[in-house]
Amino acid sequence: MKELPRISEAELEIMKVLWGKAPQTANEIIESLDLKMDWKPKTIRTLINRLVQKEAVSYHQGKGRMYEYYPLVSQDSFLQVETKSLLKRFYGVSFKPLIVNFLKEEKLSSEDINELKRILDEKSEENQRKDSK
Amino acid sequence: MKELPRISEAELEIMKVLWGKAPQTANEIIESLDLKMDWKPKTIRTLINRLVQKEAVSYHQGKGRMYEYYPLVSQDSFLQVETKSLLKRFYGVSFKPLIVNFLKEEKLSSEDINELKRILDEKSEENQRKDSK
DNA sequence: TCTATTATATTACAAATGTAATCTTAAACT
DNA sequence: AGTTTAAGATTACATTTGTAATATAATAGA
Repeated sequence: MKELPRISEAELEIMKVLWGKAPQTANEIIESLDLKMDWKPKTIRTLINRLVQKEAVSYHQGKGRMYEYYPLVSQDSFLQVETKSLLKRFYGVSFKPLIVNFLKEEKLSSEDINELKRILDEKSEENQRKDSK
Repeated sequence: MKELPRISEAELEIMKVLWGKAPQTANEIIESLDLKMDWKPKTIRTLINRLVQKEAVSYHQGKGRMYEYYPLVSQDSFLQVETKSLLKRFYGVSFKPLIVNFLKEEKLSSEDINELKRILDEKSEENQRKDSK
């Protein structure tokens, strides 16, 4: 397994754009971020290049001179890495308040809530199985 | 409200020590981290000083020449800030997989699970109230 | 009192990050 | 064909972070 590259805050914005749709040219990425990020186009190109160097993103020549970029790191694996890294950072800090905070902040649909409860039930069962052994 | 200072990964280790017990002298902090962190004492002192500059930590003179350091930022407010910042980073990324990841990673006691379910129930009710309006 | 310790303060330096500008080169227009 | 445009490559520069070492000053010991 290859280590996932470390993706900085600013670089993450590029990744999110590419996770939403890929491949995209630099100009398309720039346009996507235009309203949101108040970055100069050159800045965005720098970030894209850094992601290429880090092998989080790659590209191929599209039609004409322009490159089309696509993500090499999936959103899913990134989420997993970040989750673990956050847990590691907070190791030794009680975990529950963290989750509680999350749940409080976030707007969740009824379906989401049900799924989360289902997961908790599974955890619950796991606990019991272990207790009774 | 004062903005909370940004606390780096390494600095966080110092904070965790001080959240566990305060005040502590630099030497006590160094000793606490001795096994855990493979850092030179000078490194730890640098980190402490940076936290003082950032006003995340302060100190007063203890008995003798040594300072006693204590946190100015509570673990609670830090957790809240980090939670929000993570959510902001992931804004636009679906939220549920994040929580699901957390729940899967973590070992939770039965009491924890019950509390989380209670919170979910509350959210559920909130949703209903809104729907019926 | 002079000297050795040692806490604290100051300085160091490379890598990562945020934020671009300039340079080069190839394509498009005249 | 010569010139303008504009991708992409290279370079820039300040700040933050990781990881200390050196300098200073005050205390403790001889």
